[in-house]
Amino acid sequence: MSKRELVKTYDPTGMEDRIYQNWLDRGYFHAKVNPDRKPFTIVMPPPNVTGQLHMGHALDNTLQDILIRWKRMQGYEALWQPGTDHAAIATEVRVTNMLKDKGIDKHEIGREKFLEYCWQWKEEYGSRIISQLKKLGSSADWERERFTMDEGCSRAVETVFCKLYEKGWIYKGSRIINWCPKCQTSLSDAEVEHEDQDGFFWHIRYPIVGEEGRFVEIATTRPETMLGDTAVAVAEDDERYSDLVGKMLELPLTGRTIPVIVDQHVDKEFGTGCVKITPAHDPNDFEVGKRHDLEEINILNDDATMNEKCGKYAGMDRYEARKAIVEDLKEQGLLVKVVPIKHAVGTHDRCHTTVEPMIKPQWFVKMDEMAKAALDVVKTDDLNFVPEHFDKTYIHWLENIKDWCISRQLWWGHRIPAYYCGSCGEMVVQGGGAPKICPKCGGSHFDQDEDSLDTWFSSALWPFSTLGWPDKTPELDYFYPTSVLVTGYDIIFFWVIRMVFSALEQTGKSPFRYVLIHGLVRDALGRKMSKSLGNGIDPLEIIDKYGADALRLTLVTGNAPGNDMRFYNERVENSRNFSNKIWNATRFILMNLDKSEIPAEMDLSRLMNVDHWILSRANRLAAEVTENMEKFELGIAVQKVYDFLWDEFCDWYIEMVKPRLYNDADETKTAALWTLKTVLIQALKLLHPFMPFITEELFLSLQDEEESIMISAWPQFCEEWNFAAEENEIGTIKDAVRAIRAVRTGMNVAPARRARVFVVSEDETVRSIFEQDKVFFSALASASEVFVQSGRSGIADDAVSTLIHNASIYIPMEELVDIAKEIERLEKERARLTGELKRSEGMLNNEKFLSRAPEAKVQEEKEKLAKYRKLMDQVMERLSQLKK
RNA sequence: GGGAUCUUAGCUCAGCUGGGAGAGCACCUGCCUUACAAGCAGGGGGUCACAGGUUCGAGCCCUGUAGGUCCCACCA
Repeated sequence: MSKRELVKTYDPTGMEDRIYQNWLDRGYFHAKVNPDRKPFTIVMPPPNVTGQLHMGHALDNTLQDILIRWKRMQGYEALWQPGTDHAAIATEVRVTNMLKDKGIDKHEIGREKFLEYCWQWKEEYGSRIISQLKKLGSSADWERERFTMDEGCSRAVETVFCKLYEKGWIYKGSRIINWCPKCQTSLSDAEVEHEDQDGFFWHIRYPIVGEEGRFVEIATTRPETMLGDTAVAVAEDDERYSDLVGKMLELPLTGRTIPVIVDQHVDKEFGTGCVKITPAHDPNDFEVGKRHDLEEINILNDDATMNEKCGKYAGMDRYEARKAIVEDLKEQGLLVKVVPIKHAVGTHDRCHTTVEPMIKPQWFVKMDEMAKAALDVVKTDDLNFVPEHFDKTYIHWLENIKDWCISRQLWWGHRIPAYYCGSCGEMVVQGGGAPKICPKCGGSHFDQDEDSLDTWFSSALWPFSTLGWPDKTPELDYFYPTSVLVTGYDIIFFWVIRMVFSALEQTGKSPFRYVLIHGLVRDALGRKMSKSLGNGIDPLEIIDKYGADALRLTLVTGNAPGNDMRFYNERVENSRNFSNKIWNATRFILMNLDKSEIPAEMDLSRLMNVDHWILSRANRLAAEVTENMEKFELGIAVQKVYDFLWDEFCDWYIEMVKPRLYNDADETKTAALWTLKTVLIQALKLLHPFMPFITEELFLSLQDEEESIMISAWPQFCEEWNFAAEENEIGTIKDAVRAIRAVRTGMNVAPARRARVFVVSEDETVRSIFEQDKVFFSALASASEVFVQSGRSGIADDAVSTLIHNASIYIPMEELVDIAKEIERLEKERARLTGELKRSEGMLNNEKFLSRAPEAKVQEEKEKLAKYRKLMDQVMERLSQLKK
């Protein structure tokens, strides 16, 4: 027997690391293919290698760890597959800046050297986020840690790329794409954010060729793009302009002429009804241009300065050029007016630079077929969002999806496996490196495509690439498809959707059955935590100060799936206080256990009614918590454990049982000790997924039979522990005690407001206790809930007696009773009971209710009705008594 | 423009098959009672945004209104 001594106040410092190391040493996190068990799998959303743990990670990983620990305790082979993401652009930007600080230019050192720096950076910082996740208590299988650019994942990427290419679902084409002039790369639609900005509508005249003094007026928010105009479009049925269609316009400042065309894109109600068409710099215009076979004139360099086609404006930044062009138009009298407007401007979600639509040769994934499959799967039971309504977001996005631009003009990432023959230019797409011989001309020199892949291309394969795909591994066979994906709603488009369609295409299965969506962690004022605002709260600081358990509890309590939450210290303090509470409860039990031996097995008939009560409560708690967990109601689940431990176990049971513990002669002492220990252990187990460290520490101090709580069995509801009658009995005694305490406080506080307690009891023993204290019995408003039905157990009576004694209730019978007041209250009670009776009778007379409600509910209602009737009788009796 | 979501105590939020309005913090009162003052006991405080509807019964379901938040969107 080596019961640990616990210090007086809970202090997580040092304890958590020690426990975590122990778990690691024992290999508890490692999951193996095990045909005797059912698998339960979660893939961790891979954090960026360069990342630092923030509250979003803390929440995301806490939720996953809760599910994993719970399922592991339930006997599943629970795999939490971890890893990191290379985060193409994020890392590339950081490494580039780091080099810049050293005075090194990325382009001067070249691709290979740059990548060396990237790998070095990855080696240096890649483990940081992992060790931070460990501080949180994450029980991921670190032996299986992966990286999106490791050998296996890279092979998966190449395989998928080639398969899709062969199917014709990946293609290279010159299309209009989003271009970030700062990062100098193309972007997918998902990476473009639309920000409302203040801007202007410039109304400009384009002279009609051959008709002196006649103009067409167009309006634009981006005047500089006029240099690339190749037409002006009007609506087909717009009579104002029907005579102009086919005529030529003089494009100011350029000396070019452009035609007036008709296109469906134009809304004649909007603006002037004339739209300048710039196929090379506007996605709509690009489409118009395709329909009318217009010339595409690119007027921009990659850094968004005007290019050589722009005459005097060449070399200017796009905004300088805008100013200059407006000035020149004004001088020429072609500027009609300038109207201020607010409009949505596309910006790069990373650097917030205004994105420029450009035509560039890029690689795309054809989306229509795969999107369709991904839509189908959510309509069946194969993919479920929690909360459910997020499937609408998912569906809406998929229904409007466009081809996915996957090429990036970056170096850090998976290079596109396309090779071009040095002699004839023939393109070969294949995995495993460059081809030896050109199939077309026999040439032997190949250059690989310079572009790399969107970082999400590799993360889209994460649920199966980490398990060994494209090989047929036992792990893949056993752990895939995964069980649950946990992620924030902000990442559904980027990641969830792409994982689903990739998995369906490559493996034929939905990558996970459930997607548990959580919200954002905001600051105390409800603002998004951000670097620029400086309002971020560092989870590691919270862990240092309050412990990882307190942080985890805070993140999961009082929050419904999918909802944002505010984070502030008072909430963490409360969590920490709860830790301290259970710490001390355990300490109390240990103090008492030290002095006596208790049997491992207990004959339940030797327990007192209070013991049965708390045992029964703990039993139902297990059932309820499990049910909530199964529905992913983690916040509700942990709230129930919290309430049980603090309120029922600590504030009631421990207090009720103290007289027995302090009396060595009491033969029921052992029963009390056994119950204390057993119930506490049960509650600790239910709490363990949420607060792994403290529960482990307390569990180990309470018993020597098991080596760790994290591999102990999850509690299940059992019939032997079910004591409904005792739950009822103690419940009513609690009510009685509470009422009596209220009287006491009422007397102390304001004697003038002296109250009385009326307890309805059919039981002589209980009645006598109350009567000794001159509390008399009747039915009355404030005490109508106090309905002591039984008091058969000696121990319950003892507890009541003790509590009442402590409550110091003295209400002398001689006290003059204010009959009038009492009658008034009785009348109120009668009214209330009348209402209750009506309600209850209404329900019981309702055929729908009788036929559809569960039997227990009906029974309960019948009991209620009987109770109300009885109370009503008593009220009426007392009333007539008083009125006499 | 389309869609989602929210409105419950002074504050932050739970309340998920319709039947008791709740928690934490804050506030008031009394307690350092030998597990815990990071605590104990008690208390005040809510027309569950508003208006209709369905129902024996609505915070919960339906319709509408108002206000907030978020997402999507090519209106030049």
